[in-house]
Amino acid sequence: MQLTTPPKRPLTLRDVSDACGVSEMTVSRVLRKRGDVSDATRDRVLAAAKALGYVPNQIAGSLASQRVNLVAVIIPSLGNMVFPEVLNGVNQVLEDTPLQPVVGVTDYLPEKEERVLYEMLSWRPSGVIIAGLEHSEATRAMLRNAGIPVVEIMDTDGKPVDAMVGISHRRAGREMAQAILREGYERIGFMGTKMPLDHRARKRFEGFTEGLAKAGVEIEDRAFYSGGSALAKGREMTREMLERSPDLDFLYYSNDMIGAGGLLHLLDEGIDIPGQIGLAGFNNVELLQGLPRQLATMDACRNEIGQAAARIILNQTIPDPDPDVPTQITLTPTLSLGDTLRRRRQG
Amino acid sequence: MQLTTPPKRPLTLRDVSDACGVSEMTVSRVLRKRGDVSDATRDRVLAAAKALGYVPNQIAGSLASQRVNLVAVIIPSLGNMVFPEVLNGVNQVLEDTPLQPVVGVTDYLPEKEERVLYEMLSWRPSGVIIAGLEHSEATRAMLRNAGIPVVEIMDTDGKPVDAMVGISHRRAGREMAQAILREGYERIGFMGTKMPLDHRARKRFEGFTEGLAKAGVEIEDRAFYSGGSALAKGREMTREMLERSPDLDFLYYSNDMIGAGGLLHLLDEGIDIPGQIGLAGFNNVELLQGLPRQLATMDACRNEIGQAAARIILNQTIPDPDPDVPTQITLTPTLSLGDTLRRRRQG
DNA sequence: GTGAAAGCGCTAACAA
DNA sequence: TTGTTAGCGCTTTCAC
Repeated sequence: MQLTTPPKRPLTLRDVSDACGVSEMTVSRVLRKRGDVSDATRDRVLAAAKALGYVPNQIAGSLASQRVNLVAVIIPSLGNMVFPEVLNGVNQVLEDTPLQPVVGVTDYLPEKEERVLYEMLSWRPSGVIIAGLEHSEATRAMLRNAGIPVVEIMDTDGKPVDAMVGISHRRAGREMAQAILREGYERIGFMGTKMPLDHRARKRFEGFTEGLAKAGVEIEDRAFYSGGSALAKGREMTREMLERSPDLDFLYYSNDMIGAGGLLHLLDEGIDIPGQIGLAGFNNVELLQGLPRQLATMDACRNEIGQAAARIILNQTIPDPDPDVPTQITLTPTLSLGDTLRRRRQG
Repeated sequence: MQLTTPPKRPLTLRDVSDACGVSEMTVSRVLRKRGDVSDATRDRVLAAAKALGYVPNQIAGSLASQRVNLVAVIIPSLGNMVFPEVLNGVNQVLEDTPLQPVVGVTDYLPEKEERVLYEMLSWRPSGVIIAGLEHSEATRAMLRNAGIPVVEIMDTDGKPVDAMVGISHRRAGREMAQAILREGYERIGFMGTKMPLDHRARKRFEGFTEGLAKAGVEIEDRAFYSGGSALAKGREMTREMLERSPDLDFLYYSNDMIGAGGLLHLLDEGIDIPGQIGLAGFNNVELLQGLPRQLATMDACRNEIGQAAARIILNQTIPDPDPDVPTQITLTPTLSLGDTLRRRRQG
């Protein structure tokens, strides 16, 4: 039931004040649950605000209080599965706090990252969570000068502007290499995204080749793609690679989706997995549970990263920050062997 | 190279004004590219702003100008694939405009929708794009009284508060029913999410049963799930359903992911698709291209919906809106038969 | 427990 | 082309 006709001009504190005969100041106090207000006045104010359908103006509030309860979260993409999970972690922690995440997407483009950060900073957020350690000089300067907590996430192979939460992708690649060699595979192919700008994928690849090199092994074939359905690409690239290099006994994919494509192709061909060819991906995407075989993979601690980052920001916005909350966190990804990296030893 | 030490207090227009000896007003004009400013002054201002690393304060700007270039986009989930694609559509259209989308997530909970909308409205955005036509009375009241353009998206089976862009899910369900019957299938099972709150899935289901009913056909078995990996759930539910009802000759899934799970299960069992059993899903998710068979499905025009919604908002924020931009748009989803709904006629 | 005054950093409107 | 003045709607601070 409408008590009044819909207002053309947004309502102000003043309107509520008029409606209930209480000063603006007191109305403000009631609405923010601050300071002491008698129950009677509080009830009158609340009733009036509700009846009018008053929605406070945060713009004015933030300007006056010099506080903005927004946390800028800047990520490369929403299509990647990885990032929505990070956001969930952030949300879980900020859920019952005054802080609110605001998401910006960069499409893996440094210039866009710069623009997005600039726009978000112009709202004077209480903190920034940003993916990756690699940024343009301008971006880094903005982060340094913002005067607010900054958490760089996902990756810990590098030097952060301020705080940092993630995993070492280099090490993840290296450990995967070791796991593969341990099982006796030695003719190894790699498939991944074209990654001039996906630094995490690049570091994994570098760690991987490094890990192989230590055992005197080199990648025998490699292929990169961009765009298109990852599953379809995985199929296609795998077919092509095996035509080119039929002797490969292991395929390492830079993510689970193309890995799954490869898996489906090999199953179609009736190839023995993991006997004849072993497979591994990266990310441990839940989405893929239910495939005919469980792909070997490594999880990237996505949710945990989001949570930890949010906690760091949160800690810095409260009256006296707990000095025990660490600001440089390296998480350890777990390797799942699944059904594609457990070779029955040959001999 | 830093020209100054990092400021502890954020810089103001005043600082730039002082630094270049030009009035605040003129600095403001330069930074907003408004009004006539001589090239000489502009260059001086720009140089000073850049050297200082000045980032304008939108909070103050918006309060003064009574304009906020934000568009609230309220969706149920980011994990659903569907919504990131809608967001992409929105982004594409707003990319080169002053408007900026801000995303809020409701987790399919009406109370959370209410909270999220309230918080977003408190930033006085220029428009709202919100998923669905079903909202709490309070939510609807806020939308009505906000005094800004509101576009309800995804669904057109109902009455919008203001503008609306989507498809008719009821009709989509009905058309799928017809397509299935046309191929001669008649013993039909349904699997979907528990959908007390997913109104689109519910409407599809209703349209579907309605479409069957017209031909005197009834669903023979049904099952609902919630949570977990959709692919795995699809496998499991399909197995269970076929144990229970071995005579089914068609399975309709409320989304492609569980449909894909079902598909994989049937292939494992060596069941002839689409001869013995036909399959269909919904959404036409690109992700799944590359499966052994292409699942019959219907696309939900996700990107287009985002684009159209953004255009409606955009049109209302410009000086004189084009009256020819329609505000109630019903898109037509296309049916893809794929490889799982093309039965060789039996007889 | 309540109210009055001042001002947050910017821009609209007007004056020069 | 440039500058001045007066707020935007709220909160801070201080007085009562």
